[in-house]
Amino acid sequence: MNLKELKNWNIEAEKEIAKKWENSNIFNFNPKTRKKVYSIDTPPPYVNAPVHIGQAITYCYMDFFARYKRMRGYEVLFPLGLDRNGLPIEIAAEKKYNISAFKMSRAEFLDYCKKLLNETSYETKDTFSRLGISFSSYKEGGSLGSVYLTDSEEYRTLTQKTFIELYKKGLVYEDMRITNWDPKLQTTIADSEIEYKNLSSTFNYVKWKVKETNQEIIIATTRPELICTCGRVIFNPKDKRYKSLNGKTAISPLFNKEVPIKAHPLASLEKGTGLAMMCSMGDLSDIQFFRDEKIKPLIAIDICGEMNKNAGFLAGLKVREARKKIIEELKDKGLLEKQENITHRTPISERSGAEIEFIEMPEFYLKQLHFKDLIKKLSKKIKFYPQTARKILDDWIDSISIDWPISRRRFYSTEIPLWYAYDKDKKNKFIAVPPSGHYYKPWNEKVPLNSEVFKDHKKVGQIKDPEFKNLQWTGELRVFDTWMDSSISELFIIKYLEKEDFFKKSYPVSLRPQGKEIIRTWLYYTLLRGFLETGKMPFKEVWINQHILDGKNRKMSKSLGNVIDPQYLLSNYGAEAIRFWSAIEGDLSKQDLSCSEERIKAEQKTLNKILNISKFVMLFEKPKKIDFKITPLDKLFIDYIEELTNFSQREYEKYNFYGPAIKLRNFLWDLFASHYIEIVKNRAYNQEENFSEEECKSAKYTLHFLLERLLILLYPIIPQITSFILLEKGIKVLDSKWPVSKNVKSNSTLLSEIISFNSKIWKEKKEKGLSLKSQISDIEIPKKLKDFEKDLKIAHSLV
RNA sequence: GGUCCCGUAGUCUAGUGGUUUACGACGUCUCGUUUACACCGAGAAGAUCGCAGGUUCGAUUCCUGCCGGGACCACCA
Repeated sequence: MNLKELKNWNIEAEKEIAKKWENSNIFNFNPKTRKKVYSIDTPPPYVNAPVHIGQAITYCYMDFFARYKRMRGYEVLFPLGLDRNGLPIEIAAEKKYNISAFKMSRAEFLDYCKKLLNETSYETKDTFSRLGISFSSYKEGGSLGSVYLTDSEEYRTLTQKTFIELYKKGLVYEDMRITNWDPKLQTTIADSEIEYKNLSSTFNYVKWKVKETNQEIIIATTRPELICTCGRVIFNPKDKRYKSLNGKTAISPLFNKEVPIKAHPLASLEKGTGLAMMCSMGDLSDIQFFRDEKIKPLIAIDICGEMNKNAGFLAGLKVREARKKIIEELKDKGLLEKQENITHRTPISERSGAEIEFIEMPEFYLKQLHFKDLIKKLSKKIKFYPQTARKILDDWIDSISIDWPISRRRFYSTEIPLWYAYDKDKKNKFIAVPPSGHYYKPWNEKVPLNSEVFKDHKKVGQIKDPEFKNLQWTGELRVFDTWMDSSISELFIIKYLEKEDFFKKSYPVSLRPQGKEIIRTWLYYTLLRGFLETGKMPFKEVWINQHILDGKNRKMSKSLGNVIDPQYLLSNYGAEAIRFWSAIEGDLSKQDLSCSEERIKAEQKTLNKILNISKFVMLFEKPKKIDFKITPLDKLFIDYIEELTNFSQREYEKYNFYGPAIKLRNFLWDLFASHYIEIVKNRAYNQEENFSEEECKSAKYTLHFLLERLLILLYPIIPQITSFILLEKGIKVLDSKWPVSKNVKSNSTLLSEIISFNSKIWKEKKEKGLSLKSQISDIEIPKKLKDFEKDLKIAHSLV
């Protein structure tokens, strides 16, 4: 393939280049480098679904950054991670093989998950390769910059390693607490995994009694089945109606339990009757209330979502059935005054869609409350692009009110590496903590003999000690929240605890690029974990991207059927069109991008324009030496692109590729092609020898100079076409440095003067029905343009 | 409910720390082969710059309110 034969920039040409890059090692990371390291902690996409157009575009942006930084002289660490952990895989396996994790052995279920993962195609990698993403490598392996899998032994070992150390430092503890329980997946989930939906429900006005006065009070509730767990009846301190009730005792209907009545600002004057029953598991605010008021919660729902013995006559029923039953019962006994239909914001598990229940379970917690102020303070050192994204993080940190529950009762995730045993009379519980450095599966492995034994967070000996050796050790069954793995991605890619020298040199990582919707999870948790490991913040800069929307500005979703497949765009319009479009359409860190096929298609034209200009310029030989004077016209355009170089550099440094892309595009179409080339054509050909040899050389030199510079400035955005053309010109842009530009200011008045002069002539010729070549008389060249008189006269055949 | 962002031609966007014809792209229409390019060139139509009010000599730009869209957070017993 060469430039002359290429009529249009096309997909076949791209494929050839992309394939070459994928299989080469030109972007490999050199650990022995003397250059400064620039590292990108990329967000690993899930492998069980094809790459979404949003991911595809954000990776294009990361590639802009990586290629630019290479030109700026950095050794760039730009690894591809593939996420294979956690619930999405389990859910996909259950669906695909029509199985349930709870109806087979654990080993069997994990085999199904692995089977699914093995069958997962490598479409992900292929999409990235076709887009021309310059990952350090496309091969899996252990070296710096290789493709990594989040379920690999190495990765899981690091997760366990960090956990073991945190455990020994006393930063992890197990506690019996009310947690967010997903009854469908049968696991605890974190606050950040809850979403809210407005569901319709019924507000039931229930009759209670006051013990002291025997008067009747009405309390409205959406969860009558929880009356048995009510720990407090509250009313607003400003509510005059109930002032007399303060300190008295309410008697619950059907259960006849005594519940204190107190004023509390959480109660609203307008809602229901103004009296509220606080139950130990109604919703998150109830949990908060019980924590704050130090009331011992009473649990009435078990882990399967069934009522337990605390619920008296409701025991054994599912929550919904219990609700129905108690309403009937209340009606029968005349204890239900009325019912109202309302919509209720209901907490839903993000993963399964099940309604969250609040259940007391023993779970592991990682301490975070102690550190949140410090993390907030330290995070000020991180530069945010855009700056406004920092607020999302700050708001989230402010709202954290409990430690991070890190254990999950699921399967395809990193195992919690602990074993337990009791002494003979079952009085003492011992915990075995293995030495860090291996990947442990406690559910399937015997306790390692070199483990340390802890009791109440204190080390009491070793497994080999005679008192512990013969105890019955059982392995932990729970796994980690997958954010425990994800939150050390930056540590993993720079070989934390593995290549200490390199790690020290490379921490903090240069850039974390990610979506704004996972600021409170991935970003926050990474800051926490990085801080706990190193005492420092893990990133220098964070780049937050917005969303890719469909052409009608709607969020893409499967249910709307408006999802755009990057493979479809690739095979129809090609990578370079997509990349250029995504740069010129807007700044993804500042606004959502609306994905329009029409406009992507339109950028194919720009690519062809570049191709054709290059073909034209390369008709002329580039002067080897500058042994001629550059004409004023040529200087004018050279100054312009020098200024553009400065501008692009300044903006690229701020991760703004939009501003430069637009300006470079305009230069290409509206200055270079339409005006410079049109004027200078004659001088470059110089067939009639109207110009001196020196003037002709100046034109040829300038044509090449402008083209080369334009291509180099565009290279980070559209690397395939630019590197291809530059190579034909003998320039290896992949190894090239960013151009050092002269700090000049171009004369924009003069430039626009030229543009309007040209337009004037073209218009006049058209009006007179003349062809553009034909001569025209009585045109006066403006004084300002006197320097360019000869060029203009000959270009327009002025006589 | 709190905090914040946005509203410019059919579509997408720039912009103005105040005032002449409001930048550009896609699309539409007209005309045209011009020694790189018809995936081209020249040109045209298309916007009361969300609505209302205020400040001002003057507002798309500043202020207030409203309407519409979006994001995040909190909360609804």
